[in-house]
Amino acid sequence: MPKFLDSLPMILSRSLDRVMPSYRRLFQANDLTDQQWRVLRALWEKQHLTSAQISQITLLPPPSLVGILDRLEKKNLIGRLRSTEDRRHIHIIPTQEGRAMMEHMMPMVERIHDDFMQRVTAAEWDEFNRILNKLSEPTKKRNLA
Amino acid sequence: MPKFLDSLPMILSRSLDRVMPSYRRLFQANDLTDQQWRVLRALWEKQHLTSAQISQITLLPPPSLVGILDRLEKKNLIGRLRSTEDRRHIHIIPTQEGRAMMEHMMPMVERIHDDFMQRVTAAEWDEFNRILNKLSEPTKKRNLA
DNA sequence: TCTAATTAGTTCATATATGAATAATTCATA
DNA sequence: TATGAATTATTCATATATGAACTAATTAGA
Repeated sequence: MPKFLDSLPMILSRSLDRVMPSYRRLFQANDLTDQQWRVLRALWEKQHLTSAQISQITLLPPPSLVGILDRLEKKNLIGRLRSTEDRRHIHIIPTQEGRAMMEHMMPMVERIHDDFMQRVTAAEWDEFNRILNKLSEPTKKRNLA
Repeated sequence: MPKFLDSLPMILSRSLDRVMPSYRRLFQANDLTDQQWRVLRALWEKQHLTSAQISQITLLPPPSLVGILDRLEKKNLIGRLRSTEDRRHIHIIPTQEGRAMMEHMMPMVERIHDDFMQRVTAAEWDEFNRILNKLSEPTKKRNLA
């Protein structure tokens, strides 16, 4: 009989609850929410992404993303630009101010990440990822009747 | 340079996103949210708990819990009972209907859990928990100046 | 015994999650 | 080429998360 606290969702949730505060302190010091930072972080790698791409990368659901982008835009950290080729797409682009914030924060974010990584060996990290993937990888969609 | 997608928060979030739908289908079939089920599940082990205890067990923040308990009460699945010894405490107790729902759902919830467990060996599961704990266990609170 | 500190539950303001639905646009194809 | 299907971003209603503040009740200590 599997104990509630040892179920996969609870284990993952508890770990997230323990990991996030380290990051959140930094985000709050820069007046950002977790999700707002995720969007900026996604734009660090590629300078222009559509909302759908950001949603996929950040795991933020599209309806949430609308408001998150609204607030980032209001803070003048990103801009929306409707595509001319396909007018359904909207490109999200960091502003000067947005890029400056990213450059300011990235070293500290990486520092936090490194601190967590130092808790385990490289082999342990690989093994952890391998097992977690086995546990959670999506199955082939079954043909439901 | 750690890739955003391979950071600890994103890995855990992605796994949660992949695991939850299996459970959520069952919850929705019974007109429950994830969080509402968590509360009932906590009451499965102990028949009466205070709000604070439920918050600790379920990881649900107290302000959220207020509304969640309100809705469970409105559905007649739980009852609130103010303690007579310490009138600050409020005991949460499942109703007949609440217990019936728990008994109805528990086997299916355990079935879903078992299905996930079957994806890895017992040794892998132990190793996974060991490493995840190393990664996320709280540190002794440092004496900040 | 009286007051300051604690505690449990709650409220408040704001931000995000979830699922359904919608408007504008583009695509597929008969 | 007209028309239905698919796509993108969005809106809507409801539920939850987050941090600050607040109330009532209890406890600690001078």
